[in-house]
Amino acid sequence: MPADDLTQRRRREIADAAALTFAEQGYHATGIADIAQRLGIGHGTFYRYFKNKRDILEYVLDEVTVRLGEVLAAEDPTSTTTVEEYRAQVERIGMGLFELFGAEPAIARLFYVEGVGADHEFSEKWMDLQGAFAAVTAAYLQNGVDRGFLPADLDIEVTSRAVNGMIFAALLAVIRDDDPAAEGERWVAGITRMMFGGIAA
Amino acid sequence: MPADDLTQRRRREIADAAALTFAEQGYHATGIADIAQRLGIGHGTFYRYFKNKRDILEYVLDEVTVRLGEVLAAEDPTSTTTVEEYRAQVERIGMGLFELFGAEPAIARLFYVEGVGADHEFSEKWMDLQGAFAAVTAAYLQNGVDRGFLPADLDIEVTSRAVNGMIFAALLAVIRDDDPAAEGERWVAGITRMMFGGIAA
Amino acid sequence: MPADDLTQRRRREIADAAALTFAEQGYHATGIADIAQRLGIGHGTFYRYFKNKRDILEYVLDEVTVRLGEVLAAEDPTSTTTVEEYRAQVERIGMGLFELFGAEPAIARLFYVEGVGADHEFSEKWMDLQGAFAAVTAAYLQNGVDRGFLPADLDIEVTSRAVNGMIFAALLAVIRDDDPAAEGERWVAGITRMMFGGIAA
Amino acid sequence: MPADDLTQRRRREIADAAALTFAEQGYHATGIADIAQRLGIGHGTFYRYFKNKRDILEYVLDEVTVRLGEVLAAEDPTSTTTVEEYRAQVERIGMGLFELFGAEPAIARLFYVEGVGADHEFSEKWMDLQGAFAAVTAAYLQNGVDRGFLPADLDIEVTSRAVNGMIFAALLAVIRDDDPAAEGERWVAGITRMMFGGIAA
DNA sequence: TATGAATGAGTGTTCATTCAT
DNA sequence: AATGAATGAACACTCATTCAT
Repeated sequence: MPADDLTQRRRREIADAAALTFAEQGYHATGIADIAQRLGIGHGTFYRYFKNKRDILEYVLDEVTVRLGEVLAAEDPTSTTTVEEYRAQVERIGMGLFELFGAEPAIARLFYVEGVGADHEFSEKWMDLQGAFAAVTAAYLQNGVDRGFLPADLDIEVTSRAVNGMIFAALLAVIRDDDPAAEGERWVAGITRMMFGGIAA
Repeated sequence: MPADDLTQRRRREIADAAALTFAEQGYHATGIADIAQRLGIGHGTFYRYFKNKRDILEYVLDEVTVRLGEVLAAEDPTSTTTVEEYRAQVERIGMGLFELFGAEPAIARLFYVEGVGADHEFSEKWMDLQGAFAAVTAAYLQNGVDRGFLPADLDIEVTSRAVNGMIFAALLAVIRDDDPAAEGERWVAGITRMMFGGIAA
Repeated sequence: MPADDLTQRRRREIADAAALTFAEQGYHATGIADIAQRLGIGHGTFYRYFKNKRDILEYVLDEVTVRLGEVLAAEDPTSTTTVEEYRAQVERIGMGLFELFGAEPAIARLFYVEGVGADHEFSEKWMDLQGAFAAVTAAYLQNGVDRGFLPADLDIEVTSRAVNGMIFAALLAVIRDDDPAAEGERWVAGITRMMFGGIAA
Repeated sequence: MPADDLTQRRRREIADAAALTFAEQGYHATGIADIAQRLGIGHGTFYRYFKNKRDILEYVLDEVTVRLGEVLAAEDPTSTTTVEEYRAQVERIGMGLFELFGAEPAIARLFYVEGVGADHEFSEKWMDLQGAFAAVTAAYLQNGVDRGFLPADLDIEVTSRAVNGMIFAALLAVIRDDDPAAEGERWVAGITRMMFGGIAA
């Protein structure tokens, strides 16, 4: 399907431009014309690839969701049998996330800041999405409990969301930093330390 | 100043109604008329108390900032000398925050969701604010390091932001829960467990 | 009628302040609140003395009309019997006008500039008023024709309006000049020269 | 430039409709919707051609200014050497002006009445413009003085403004008359008679 | 009588979306 | 398929006017 391919490429181009512009100016402050101008196309053309303005935000955020999913799916939640293995796994996942968003800070900013309150319906969806990510994290924790290398009384739901909350904070910091790579490493170290021993030890 | 008092009360009334409506419908989807209608006042009256639509958002968010500050300032960062004391302090602060936002989930939702991307300029301010809160948290950690009950090599900047990230996740969960009080307690337990021992032990 | 007197004084005060503000900022750009503030009164008070915003414009302009009428009525159109007498009369009238408006340039500005297009209905009235003034001027010219010291074939209607047009131009110049008195004299000289001999002789 | 041409034509159409409506109802009483309705276009279309409401007033008045300038520039101020030639020239200029405005009385009305006080900033501009026109008239008088066919002691500044004042009065009368052409001729006769001999001779 | 808080009609302007070319 | 001219719904904001105190 070459036609479909072309369409997909065009969608991607437009989505990228839109994401960049949304991240720079904010969702509501961005006009369709701004996006079109950035690409050097007529703004009517936009509507040949996306149903409306909201549609593109949804597309971009779905894309991010997929990519996030890919990073998380690169690891198998049930593959670890010891704390050490899990810790190493957490570090890999963390580095993966920071690489993903470090490479495209605009996407991260859009996903975690500019897009959040763009639209009330979307806010709801976004919060649901946080739940979905928590579920993935929860799967890792559940594996630890099942395998016995994490305590049986661990509050998995709360803990998984707490871990994601730390990651959220990390991303916010990483994308604003001049050296995202180094900052990412600091955060991986800080978060794993917290997770596997707390701050006191 | 009775006139000033009346003005302040009116501002508070309008701000409350605005916060509620923003939280329910989103900032951009809310019209000044919606806020006025909720109060049963003419929409022109709004402008006697606030300069414009953005002004009220800023007012509400500044108010939240102040209240958050009050919760944090209720404790003295340098008053603890042992891990146990600090842990108790963290629990008190946590409960305070969940009480604050549990009582007014709309405010929390506005502050952490609907308001975030309302306006690009505000997004920036919001991110700066997260830094300010992190600085407060950092003061507690610094005290621990200085007193010797937290390790000297603790990455205070990263850890303080990570803690705040957990709190953020907690608030998101608490305000969506049917029983905010119970949920809050779960979170305090979960977060302190993570902080003071990690998930593994 | 002391009450009436007080009311009249108050109306005058408000009208003066309004005229000043209209002249400074323009009719539409001036709010009732601006006028009230200038007087240090509540803006609700305004409505105790004038029906509405338009009413005050009308009042001010009627007042000017009356005063203009007084200047013109100070002379008797039928009293002159020779060109020399008429010329002297014209000079007196001219000086009177320049004194009137030179003393209150704001009134002149309001009457001839800011107020002109304030309101379509008023534009019409204003143009009619020009006709009324022309009629007064015409009476002088008619006297000259009747007495024989002005030519019988003089186009009185056109000429009277033309004379008024010169006066209009004069006022515009006089009120913008640093030394209205001197400027006024120049204009009286210029206009009478034009009238009684043309520019060529 | 066909695109540009189309744009220019559209601007002209809209400007014409606007001028007509301004002249009929007054500047402030005219809404953008009124102008659009007159043209049978959507009122959003207006903003594709003009930045805002004030912009179109400025455009129309600048256009009038240019056209007035063309009428005045059709003659060469230095080309006349005798009073007779100058008088003929004045008659030609006068007829040109009356033709210009007689053909489009709405424009004249807008320029000399409805637009004058539309906006305080514009009032200022308008008064400056009167000065500019006076300067043109002054050039003709100066030529007469230089050539010796006008007296050396003529107050050129005052006289030029006085002449323009007569023209102003003339236009006001001509555009309100049922037969503008005939009325124009009367005025040319009346004004030239005044200028070249005064009313008495 | 004076006030100023409250009001809401009115309007300029924006911009997502459509559709004829 | 691409365009951009046209559109009008939607909304923030102003301010003349009213009226309870």
